[in-house]
Amino acid sequence: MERTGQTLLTGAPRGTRDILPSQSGSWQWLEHQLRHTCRLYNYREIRTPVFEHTELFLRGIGDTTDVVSKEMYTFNDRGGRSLTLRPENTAAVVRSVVENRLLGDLLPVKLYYIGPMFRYDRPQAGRFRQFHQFGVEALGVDEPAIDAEVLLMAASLLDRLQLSGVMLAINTIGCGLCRPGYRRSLTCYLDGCVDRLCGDCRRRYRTNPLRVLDCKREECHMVTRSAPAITEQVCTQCREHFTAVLELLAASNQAYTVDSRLVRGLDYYNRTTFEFKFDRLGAQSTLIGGGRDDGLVAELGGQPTPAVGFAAGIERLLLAMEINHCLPTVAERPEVLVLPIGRAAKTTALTLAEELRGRGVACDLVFGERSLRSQLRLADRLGVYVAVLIGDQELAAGRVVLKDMTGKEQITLPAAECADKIEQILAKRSV
RNA sequence: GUGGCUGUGGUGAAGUGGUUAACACGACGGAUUGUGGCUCCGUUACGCAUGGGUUCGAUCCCCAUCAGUCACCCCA
Repeated sequence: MERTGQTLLTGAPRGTRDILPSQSGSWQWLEHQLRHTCRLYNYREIRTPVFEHTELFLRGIGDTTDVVSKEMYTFNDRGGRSLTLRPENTAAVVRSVVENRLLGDLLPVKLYYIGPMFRYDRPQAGRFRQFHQFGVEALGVDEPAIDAEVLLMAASLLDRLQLSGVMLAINTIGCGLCRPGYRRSLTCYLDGCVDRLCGDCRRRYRTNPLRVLDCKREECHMVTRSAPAITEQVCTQCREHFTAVLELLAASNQAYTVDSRLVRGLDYYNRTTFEFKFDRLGAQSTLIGGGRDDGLVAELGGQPTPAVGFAAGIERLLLAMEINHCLPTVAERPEVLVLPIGRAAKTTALTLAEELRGRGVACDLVFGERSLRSQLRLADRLGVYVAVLIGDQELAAGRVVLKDMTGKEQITLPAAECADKIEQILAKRSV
């Protein structure tokens, strides 16, 4: 219970991490790729609050799901409202769509989001308490083509990130009309072999028998191997929808595996469900997960509206790219460093740096009393192209020294011409 | 919520129940006074996660806590 002050002050909360300067470049790069893909597919960004009324998640995600029943950060604010840090963003997006009447004539409404989510889980490889998701939601269209487009978008995203070795597993879990029937027949089947199931499954085959299908334990796998497959038992409409989606994927040369065991843990899913998996990630191998959630809009008080979407884990994408050695290292560095030699040069150095920045040159200057040698070492470490040396001699003569850090040459010129010359040098570099 | 493994300086990482806790990298400073990337030299641990306990004495033994890690579970 008691934690030392030191731990409290110097340790980030469990399951959270700082994104340090050495890593933020990768994050920005990835975010750029995500946004660009959204642009290509005509998805527009929506930003919703990081906390919502707890009720939203209870209704939207389902109060019996693990996410809601044991993983939420819920608290009361000073006004007595029960609020919850969002564990995912689909419910909030739909809430906003309904609240702001975004569903007009122009359908589908295609939205994307990116930001932090919160789940009180035990931290593990690829799993954090604060993590980040990128996701899309297309609302208002029922036809299989939009399922396929969403799938293809996810695939092209992975492709853009050069993530090879990702497998797409797809399934249909039926709709509100046919799933209950399947559920019954599955329960019925499982009734006959409860004693062969693992402890967890014995418990949940009553509450949510579908979950037994994706249990990892061998004994359960054996039992469900000959269980009725949902793909065989969904209603005609669902079956046709599913085969249409598969045909569209095939027509686009998108590889996939139908996995009739694939089940999603959030209540709002129906019909098409899918996962993009990367097996070298460890236990948390799902990079992207999604599917249809046709009932959600109505559940949250809107007109019945079909919807499809997916969510991707940013940390997992980054982790996978690292494992795959395809994560670009983007280190931003200044182009120019100004070196004041001695106190007297400080003013001139600062003024010059400002002038360069005003011209759009990324520029830094050295602070503190450092020897010329150490200042040059600094310039070298920073990887700047040009160092500007300003010492007493230069000051007296109204000149500065420009040193090309990529070679050995240096020139002395009037301070007034310095900025022009630097622009020339940099322009030559970028050609 | 359950289980396994781990916890030494900015990082990687040796080490022993008993005076000054290796080494490497990094960082900082210097190698004749104003010049980098190589080289050389020097400096760099409120003392070995925190709190208890065992002991004449613990960083090394025991317990608890916290944290990290992996797996279960769950999911992105």
